[in-house]
Amino acid sequence: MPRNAPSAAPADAPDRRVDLIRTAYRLFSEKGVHRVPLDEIAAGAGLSKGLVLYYFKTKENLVLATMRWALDITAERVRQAMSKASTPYGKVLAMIDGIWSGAETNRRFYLLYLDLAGHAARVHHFTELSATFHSVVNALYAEVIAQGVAEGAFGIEDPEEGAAALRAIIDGLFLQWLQEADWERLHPWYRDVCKRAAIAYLARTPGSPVA
Amino acid sequence: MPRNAPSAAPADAPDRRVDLIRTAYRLFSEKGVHRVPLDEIAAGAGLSKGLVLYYFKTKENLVLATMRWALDITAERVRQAMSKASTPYGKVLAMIDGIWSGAETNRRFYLLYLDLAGHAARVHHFTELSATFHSVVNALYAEVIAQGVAEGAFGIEDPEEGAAALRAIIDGLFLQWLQEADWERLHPWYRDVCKRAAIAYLARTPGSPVA
DNA sequence: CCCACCTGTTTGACCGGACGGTTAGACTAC
DNA sequence: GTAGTCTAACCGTCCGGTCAAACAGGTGGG
Repeated sequence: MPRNAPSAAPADAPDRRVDLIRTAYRLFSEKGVHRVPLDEIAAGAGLSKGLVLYYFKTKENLVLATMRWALDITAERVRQAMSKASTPYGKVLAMIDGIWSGAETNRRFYLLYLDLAGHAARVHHFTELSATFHSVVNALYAEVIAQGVAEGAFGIEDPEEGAAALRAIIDGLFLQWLQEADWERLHPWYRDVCKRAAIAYLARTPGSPVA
Repeated sequence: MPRNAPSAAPADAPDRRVDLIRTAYRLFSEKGVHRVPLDEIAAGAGLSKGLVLYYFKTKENLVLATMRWALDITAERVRQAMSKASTPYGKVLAMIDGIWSGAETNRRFYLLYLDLAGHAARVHHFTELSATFHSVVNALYAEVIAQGVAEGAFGIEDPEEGAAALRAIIDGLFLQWLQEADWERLHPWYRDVCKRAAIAYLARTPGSPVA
């Protein structure tokens, strides 16, 4: 059974799995999952197609693994960015800076994420992955919000709901940004809009006119 | 050239084009554009595959036409819903009610819209369609916001930016809702969250702490 | 020290099904 | 007869997946 972590693996042993996942990640986000044949991924990693099936039994498995990998490193990056700030507003702004880290990176991730969302609604295996990521991210957001509420900075009543709304602002802006023709140049503008909108939403004074 | 509106068309003449588009719309949203072969669309409409290519030269054309159709009727529906209200808050709430019109309808539309967004970022033909829809929708939002600002109800500074943020809240919540396993039951909850978040964002008192 | 031998890796050739698109011709209705 | 509509059969290609065989590198026995 070709599991990972071979007992006598030297540190410099190239891990084909990671090579393939990284190449797949790049190609999937460039062209969309269903428009990338296995041959192309293998060629991109300098390997033969047979090997892809050798490591990941099926294409679906490779897609799943690639998405999981992208989700993991992205969540970790955001977590890192947040940890550097301390005040509630500082944490939110740091988080948004961490999320809008760079045009290229963001585009890669969100295009793949769109594919995931589409799959999650239709194929059961992806639903699970999507749900996991969802709870990870929303927990992160809810934590920040809860802290801000506790310190009296935010006027949110339900942290769960606040997390959903905050995330909606971020995801929704990304969705618009992705479809811009000159996305590279507009990246900073969308990031700033995101910050202002997030603050505006969170900072409403308690008791404002909510239907 | 098989254009629409034949000169001597009786009112009861079945329009194959619309039949096909409607069937395609249903199937595309159920399974995703690239997982629906032309045979299936034709069969679903009770016609032969050849006819699909006869009317829409290529599959891409059919996809384009289907998306345009879905975009049109959706925008029109929202426009109708908005027109019934008069006050700024009333208009926003009516708009959101119009958008979150029903679980089934919303799911159909947004799943197809996800496909469009993915295509728009990669295939030029779809970019145009996406841009058109984008400006139509944002203009609608900006109008509502501008009116609310003029009447002193909203604390938004830039209506363009406000429209983008408002739309982000809506789209972002839909994106989350789509991935819920029990989306049917959660539809009302997301709609209410959407209303509260929209109002909270729009109603912030001018001069609140914006970075 | 060399040679079988095994286990995990890698490749290239190949298969079969799916699917977009083509075409020849039938069937209208005027 | 002619122009528009419609079908069924067909084609070529793409692509996920299979398979037999080659190729390491390590291990143990002689």
